[in-house]
Amino acid sequence: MERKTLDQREEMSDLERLRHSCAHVMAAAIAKLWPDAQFADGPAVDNGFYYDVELSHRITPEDFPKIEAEMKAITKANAPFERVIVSRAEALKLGETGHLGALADRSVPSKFKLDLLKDIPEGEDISCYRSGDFLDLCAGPHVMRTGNIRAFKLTTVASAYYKGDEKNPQLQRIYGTAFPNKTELDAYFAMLEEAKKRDHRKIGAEMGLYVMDTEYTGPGLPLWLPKGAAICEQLEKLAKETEFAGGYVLVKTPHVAKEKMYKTSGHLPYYAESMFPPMEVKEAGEGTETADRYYLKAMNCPHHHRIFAAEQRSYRDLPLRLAEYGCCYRYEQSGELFGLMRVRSLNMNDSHIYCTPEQFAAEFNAVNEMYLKYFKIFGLEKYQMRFSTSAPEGMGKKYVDEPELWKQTEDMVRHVLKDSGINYIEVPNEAAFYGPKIDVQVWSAIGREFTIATNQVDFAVPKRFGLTYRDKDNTDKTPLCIHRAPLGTHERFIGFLIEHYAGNFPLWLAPEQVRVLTIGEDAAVVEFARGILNELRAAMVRADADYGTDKINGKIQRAEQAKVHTMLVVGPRDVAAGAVSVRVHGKGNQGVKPRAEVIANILQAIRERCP
RNA sequence: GCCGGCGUAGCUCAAUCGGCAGAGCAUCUGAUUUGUAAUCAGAAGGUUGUCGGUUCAAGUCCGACCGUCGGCUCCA
Repeated sequence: MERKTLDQREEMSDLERLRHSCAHVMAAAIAKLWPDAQFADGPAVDNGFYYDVELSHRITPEDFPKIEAEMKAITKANAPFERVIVSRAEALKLGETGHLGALADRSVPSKFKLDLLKDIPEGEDISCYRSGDFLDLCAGPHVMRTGNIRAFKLTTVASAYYKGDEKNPQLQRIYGTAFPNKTELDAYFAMLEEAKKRDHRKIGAEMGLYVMDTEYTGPGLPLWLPKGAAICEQLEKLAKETEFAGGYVLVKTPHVAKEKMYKTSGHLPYYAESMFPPMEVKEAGEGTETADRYYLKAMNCPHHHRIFAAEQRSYRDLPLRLAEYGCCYRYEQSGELFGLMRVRSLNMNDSHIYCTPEQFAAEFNAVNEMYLKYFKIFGLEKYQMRFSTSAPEGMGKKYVDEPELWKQTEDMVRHVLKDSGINYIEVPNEAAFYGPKIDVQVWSAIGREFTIATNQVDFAVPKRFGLTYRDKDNTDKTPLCIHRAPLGTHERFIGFLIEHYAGNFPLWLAPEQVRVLTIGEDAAVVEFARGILNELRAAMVRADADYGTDKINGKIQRAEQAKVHTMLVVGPRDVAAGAVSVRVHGKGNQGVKPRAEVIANILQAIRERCP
């Protein structure tokens, strides 16, 4: 974990202060129940706090009431949080006697606290906080007294590696949350319950959008059902229209490639563990036998690079924008799979733009504008643009060893961002190995953060593939490449949209756009309904009809539950009038209108992609 | 991949201390001619995730595996 600077600590909000203080109270309660507890870090986080602890006893949610009761007693005692500045020698002694993160001296040292002590730079104050008998190494700040903590609750227990490193021991991480008062605490849990109802895994199953056939297809390999596939199709159509207008050209590439492809790109061996294992293919020949390894493609870029290389390129051909809805396969670790958000087969809204340095700013900016255009269509407002740059310590290891090029391209991107007035944060040491990137971060219903779109600069891989264009001065030059996926992947983007809309898709995206519901079984009514259905389908509207013998209430109930966007109710009265009664999902009865007008309105709303 | 929780009909969930595996919805069959959120009746549906163990007896206890959920690590 990054050490917070003094300034950042000063900025800690009242709520963070409260939560971090509550973490101390929880630690004190655990120390009382299990004196051998060894505490590591216990910060405030987005929705509460946690404390990492090593403990022989395996804490389960059944222990929570017991811990919470101890916490209650501590807050009731209302002891002050006292800040104690100690010398390094004193701190070491407290650690050696096991008194850091503990109620008293112990026979074993506070090993994690001693380790954390090493991270405090010489010359910086070493502060401890005492609340009642509990003493902890801590930078603070805290609330005044334990009694200031009035509303708290433990939520889950999980495991976490010490300092987030796989090689370190796993600790028990106990999560809790705290709020200024009980009303806000209750409201938070009510909100969580609501969020769970938006979970794309739940809605995806209810609406019949996709299934994970883990037994036959495999984990992380979704089967898109007709209704989910319909959404994929609409996204793809949107992307193709937008890209066509933006001067992109479509290409198509196979799902497998020889080992040489990924050796050249640099993905092998570094990316190998994220790829499906290779297939050995033997070709028997006349007295010879050749063997090749083929890999399922984990990304489209190498294929596109080879398309660039397939023809002679002049500066007059640039920028060249190759686009493809390419299906890639990544062998994500089993514990990382998460519904549609993290899968092993992914359809990327991919493109690679090859350009000269002079063209770069305009191209990069056009990509950003494309993002914003999409976000407007989807009414996406809560996102964070994240500009990831390199760091000197990673040069030649995590990043290709071209410090000058890094600086140049990072400056180029920074300028584009500043000039376009886009709001963003800059994060050092998070770039791709081939260049800086901009990711768009969003949050799932249950609060998990995801990259939904990405825009990356690549000044390294085209060189590895020997890509060149003939410039004005009659010399061969290597193009810059922009990798971009504004709609990310179908899987993640649709997972996100399900939660964003809570399954209530706008008309243009709704899996079932229209359902015609008949009243009675009168032949004239059914014929009238069928006429409307046929007209809608001829116009590519995803429409269906319910001619069954149920009462209209039953038909409406089922259509509403299926989240059908528009219901057209027709009965004998409507046949006579040449009209239909319109009902919109979640909005109720919209009244009777002439048939032609209703159909025209539907087609217009779809064409304009009304929100 | 690691730590922990969970796995009963298509779905949501019952089944007391280890003692005959059940309900609602959905499905199927029949009846019902219906105007804005559920018409009635009947039928069918299971090697309790898989494999092994303990026991007179296992959905229930133990172990391994598979899957999934919450995190960690990682990432579009």
